[in-house]
Amino acid sequence: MADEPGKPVNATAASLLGFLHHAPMTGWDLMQVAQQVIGNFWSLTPSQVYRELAAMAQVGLIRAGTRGRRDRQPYTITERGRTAFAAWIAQPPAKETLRIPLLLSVAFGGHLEPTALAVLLRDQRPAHQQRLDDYAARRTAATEARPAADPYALATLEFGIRHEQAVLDWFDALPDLLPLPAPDAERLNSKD
Amino acid sequence: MADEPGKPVNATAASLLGFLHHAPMTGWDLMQVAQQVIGNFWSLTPSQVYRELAAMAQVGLIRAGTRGRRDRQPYTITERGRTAFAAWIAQPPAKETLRIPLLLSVAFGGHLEPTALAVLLRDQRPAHQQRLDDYAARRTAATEARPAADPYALATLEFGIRHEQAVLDWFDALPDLLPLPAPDAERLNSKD
DNA sequence: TAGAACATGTAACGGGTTACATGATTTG
DNA sequence: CAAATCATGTAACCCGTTACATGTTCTA
Repeated sequence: MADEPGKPVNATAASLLGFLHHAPMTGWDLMQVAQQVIGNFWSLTPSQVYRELAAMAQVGLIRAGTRGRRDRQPYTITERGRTAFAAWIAQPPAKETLRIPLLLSVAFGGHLEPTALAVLLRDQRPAHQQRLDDYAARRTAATEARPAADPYALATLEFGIRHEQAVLDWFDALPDLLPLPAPDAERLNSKD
Repeated sequence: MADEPGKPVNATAASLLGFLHHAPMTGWDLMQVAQQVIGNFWSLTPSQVYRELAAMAQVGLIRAGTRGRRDRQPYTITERGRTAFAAWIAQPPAKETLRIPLLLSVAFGGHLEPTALAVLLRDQRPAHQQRLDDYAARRTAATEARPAADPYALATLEFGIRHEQAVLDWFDALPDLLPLPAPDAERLNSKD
């Protein structure tokens, strides 16, 4: 409760504070919003959300409200929470961390049968196509919205679109780069 | 030392095993190679490398050799190590995790002064340009190499190039997406 | 009214990050 | 020979993940 600075919040906690600027929300609400708004470049799990909320309430960055139906526990951001958020966003962004297991599989692809690698790639591609389609649909919805959608969210959506498009282009370029068997529907079919 | 399967290795440890297939290496060597070959999509620190090596030696996946100069400690992969690696790479790749603090800054850009956001973006872009240039140079070197470079490494390099190119394109599209001040060399100059 | 989906958490583990310590070798 | 860099590691912390437990509301 003192006026001391307190230790800086981590990016995940700061994001929750960011969302709580708009309105009090429960862990569940925050999970949904975060998934939608930053989920494409910032993974987080329900466990994390609940733990960060408990920790932040403990140090007074947020305040728990009265429980509603289904034990829904709403949290409100405090002045100290706003201060902590402001301190966080004023910092230059940390360096990014990418961890893409698919690329490890490709990097060590020499240890796989060419057919196994081809199957693996064939299986992974649709998820990226799906994501790109989702992003594109959301962009369309956002640009047509009245009143206009949040431009900052739109900018991150734009990133997702370009990223997934790059991934798909890369998938399609792979046959020219790797020693893969000629794509043969029979042989690549997992049911054969 | 028993013949039991043992628990599966994690992706970071498996990658080290992958590199050790070629030749015995020290922690330092592995750090350099990993940085070069998978560093662009799989971050890892020296601490991790040394810890994983110690753990893998403990369970017999690798064997420590005799120390050389500067206490360099080489490790050799064992048969059990090869088995563990094979089991790892046979699995379908896990889902990717991206954590891009820059995008959090953009997503919450409404909490920053437009000028502050513009400065931040201006400061972040060059690092990506630099990376793209590095990748492109390495691709050139690799395609001209005799004998031909590892196609699998080339494929992951190609991913890096396309990813960074997409990031740069996104940077350049941002002025049309966000309420930023008109780029004015005087005002954006950090020295003013 | 039974089962599915909703909603909130806790506990434990694994692993990534940071900070620190130490000695060896090279370079000015 | 002093400083910089190379090289190896340890320890502690933080945080992300996974597994599990529990009660609630909706829907077939």
